[in-house]
Amino acid sequence: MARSALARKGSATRDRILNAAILRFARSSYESVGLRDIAADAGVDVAYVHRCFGSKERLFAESLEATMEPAKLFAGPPGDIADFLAKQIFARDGGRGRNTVGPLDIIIRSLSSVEASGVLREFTRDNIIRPLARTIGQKTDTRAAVIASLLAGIGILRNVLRIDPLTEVEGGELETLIAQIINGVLAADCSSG
Amino acid sequence: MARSALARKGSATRDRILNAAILRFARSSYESVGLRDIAADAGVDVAYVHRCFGSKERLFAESLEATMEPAKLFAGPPGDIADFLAKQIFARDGGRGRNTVGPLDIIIRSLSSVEASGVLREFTRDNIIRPLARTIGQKTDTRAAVIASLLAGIGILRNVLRIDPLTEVEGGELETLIAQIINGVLAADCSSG
DNA sequence: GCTGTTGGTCAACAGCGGTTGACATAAATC
DNA sequence: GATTTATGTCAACCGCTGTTGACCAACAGC
Repeated sequence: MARSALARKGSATRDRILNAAILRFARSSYESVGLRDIAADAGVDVAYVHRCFGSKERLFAESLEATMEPAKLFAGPPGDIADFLAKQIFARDGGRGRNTVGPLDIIIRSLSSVEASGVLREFTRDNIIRPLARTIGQKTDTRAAVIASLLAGIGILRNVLRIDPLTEVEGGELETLIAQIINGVLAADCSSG
Repeated sequence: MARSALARKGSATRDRILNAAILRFARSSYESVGLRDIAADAGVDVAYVHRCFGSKERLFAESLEATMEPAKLFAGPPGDIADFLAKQIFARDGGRGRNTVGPLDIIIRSLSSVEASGVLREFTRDNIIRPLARTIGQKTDTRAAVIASLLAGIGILRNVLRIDPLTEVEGGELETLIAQIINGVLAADCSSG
């Protein structure tokens, strides 16, 4: 029931708006993305975007969650977690009509945004650091946070600043190096100075 | 000559403006910092800030350069470069009246800013990646870029997002871990897959 | 067919942003 | 002392922002 033609149309436009928001937030920072841009992409009025999601912040949070799909991020076996994470930097999602958005894109674009930092802090802590710490089975979160920092840093220098040696494609020397570093962090001996 | 009372007063206010800009840019992202804020801090009119530095972008670039003092960043001997870099994350400059601004603060706050990325790209490439690559004597810039990414990532998660295990003070477990990682990157064998 | 709800638009608000040009004031030059 | 130069201000422009309330049209339930 309730899947009336009206309701179906409503959720369809909502999806269109969310999709447009994801694409925008994956390419520019929180402040730089305007609700009017998103509305235009989705073919609706600004007011409706606002009415649909309550506020820009909530639309951002939903976009973030939709791209990350947090549950699936750290589903791989702990053994090859390093390779898995190294691949995440290069991973892009071409499906669902939205043209190629990586799982870290949104988080990276707005990482230094003041207005978005509230949403991002919670999300990063709960959906990245903690699951990662659980996966690698460390008693402190420190190593997980350092690994997350490495991924974030590479993501920014690669995708936002477009620093040259980092703009390689998947599978190259860079990916190998990153995996090695992560393994090194996991194996590091912290007790000895 | 030319150090007339008028000229002296002029460059004094210019310094005051630059100082105010540094403090602002070290605490908020490029987009979030308004010229009116800076002007108010320095006790002058907005118009004069603009006339003094030409544009917001140029004021940002000057603030960046003043905080980083690029020449001194990689002056240490190549031997203990890892420890030196690990310390940079925690370093703060309390001198010159400006209350405690770290050398990486400005770059980190605006790292994902679209408008600032032009300035930041050039600066990062010329004043961080290349000198770092020169210091560690690698033929490719890849490792230098990865190390820079690590520093940037930690800086953001620590100072912007304020992720818990990263907010330690200098000299703790974290600093040791970072230095170990950097040493690992420098020693990594890239030829073997 | 009438009513209530839901999808969606329109226009406007109120505030902010960087930027600009005209103007005042004070010092330097001659 | 008059002219020029430089410091600094004032007010406004123009475009953008998220947000709001009034409004229209189409469908659902009775």
